[in-house]
Amino acid sequence: MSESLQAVRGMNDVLPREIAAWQHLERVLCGLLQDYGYEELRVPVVEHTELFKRSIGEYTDIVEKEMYTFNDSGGDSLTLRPEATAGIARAAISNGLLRGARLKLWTAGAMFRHERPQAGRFRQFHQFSVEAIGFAGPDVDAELIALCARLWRRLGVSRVRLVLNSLGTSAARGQYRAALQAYFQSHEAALDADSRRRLHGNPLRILDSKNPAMRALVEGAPVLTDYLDSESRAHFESLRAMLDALAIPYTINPRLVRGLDYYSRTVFEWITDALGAQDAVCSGGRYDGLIAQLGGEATPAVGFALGIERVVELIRQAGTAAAAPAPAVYVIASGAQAEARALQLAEQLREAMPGQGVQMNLGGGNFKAQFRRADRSGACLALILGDAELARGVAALKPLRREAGQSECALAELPGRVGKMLEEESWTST
RNA sequence: GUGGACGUAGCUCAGCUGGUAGAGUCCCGGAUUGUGAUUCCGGCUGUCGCGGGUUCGAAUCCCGUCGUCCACCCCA
Repeated sequence: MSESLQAVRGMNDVLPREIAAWQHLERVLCGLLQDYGYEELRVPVVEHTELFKRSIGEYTDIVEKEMYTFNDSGGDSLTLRPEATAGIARAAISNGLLRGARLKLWTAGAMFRHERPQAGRFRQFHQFSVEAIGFAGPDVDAELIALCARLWRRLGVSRVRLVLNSLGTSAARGQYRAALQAYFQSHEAALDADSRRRLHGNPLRILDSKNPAMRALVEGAPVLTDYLDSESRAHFESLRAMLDALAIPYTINPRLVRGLDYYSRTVFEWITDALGAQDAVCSGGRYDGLIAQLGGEATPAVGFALGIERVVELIRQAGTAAAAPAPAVYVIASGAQAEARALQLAEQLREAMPGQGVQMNLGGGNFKAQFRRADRSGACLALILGDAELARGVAALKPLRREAGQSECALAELPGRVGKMLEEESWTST
């Protein structure tokens, strides 16, 4: 296979046999978002590089080494979006949507990060991004989480659980960061190479270390919760009370931090044990300071992003996506005149019974081949039109899902007769 | 960016310590000259990922490279 014909690494085709789960997720989620009063907003895939540097944070992994950044022919530095929240915040500002408004928005589409691909991780991947802008209280946080919980139920996905934390305001987090840095600095000799690297860049990430040797040290570290400002603490407490009242189970992980700088207060992650090393399927939190930071009027906000590929895999494992529906009728025709007439008949049937697949045999073939295709299509009924039938002004109808002989029907009466037979067939098959 | 495993027909794979490729499946045709399953018969497809080296001879051994997968890192 020639190298030039391969897809770009980490950017995958979604084949027809995989699409059912995607469409299932998209349908369920669109319906759910409508139920909760969220409106779709479509934002560009490309933004000014500056937007991501200022929102996600200049010293995060995403911005430092994972962005697809290029100069366009006008000399502007542009970037393929690595996530959608920044673009939505920008859209709210640049379209003048704020002015104290309360926005409930969602968007979906491709995101790009230049990472090494592995299970559940791709360079082009797809997210649903849901954002509530202009709401300060914990009630939105709770409702967004309830929306997710309902989504798992509607999808029949059970292997997910909720993890929560509060990061406090950025001021409180700054104090905590300093305390953490001091603590790890005093134990610098015991740190592994990764942790030493993080010590000055992002000491909060040391808490995430999977190295068992680091565990004891991390256990003894200062806890973020102790540094929360009283307002954040109250916000978090009432969020917890609301989740309890909604009977949504969660665990608190005081070491849950997010990889994007704009988060404050509530952060949450829905994680799974079914996807290998990539356990986050849906995660988000508050970003109360982001919009002001980008030059908009100060507006609190909260949102989450859901990884479509990862949830699709959970759906696949759960086996809850319906297969593509089989056509109701497969039209078999042989002979030039019969084929031309059959095309007309197929159109008539589609007119008479919208939503019930009518598949015309295309590309000819002998009767044996055409019947084989009809069988494989899963069609309920075969409509057969050969020269012999055409000469007598009839078509033959044969049920394919049970042992039965075929009958004939005058061409003029076809739509009614086919409808009646399909009703009978669905009746006998259930 | 780091590490490990693996690249042979459209797909799943076999091919032992070197002698220039095979099975199943899929697809097509026939038995059934106008009827789907099964069965039987026949047919189709490969620069053995790519490049180089060792050798009389490489799918097989060595080196490089590209790709896939998994893990680290990070995240959806």
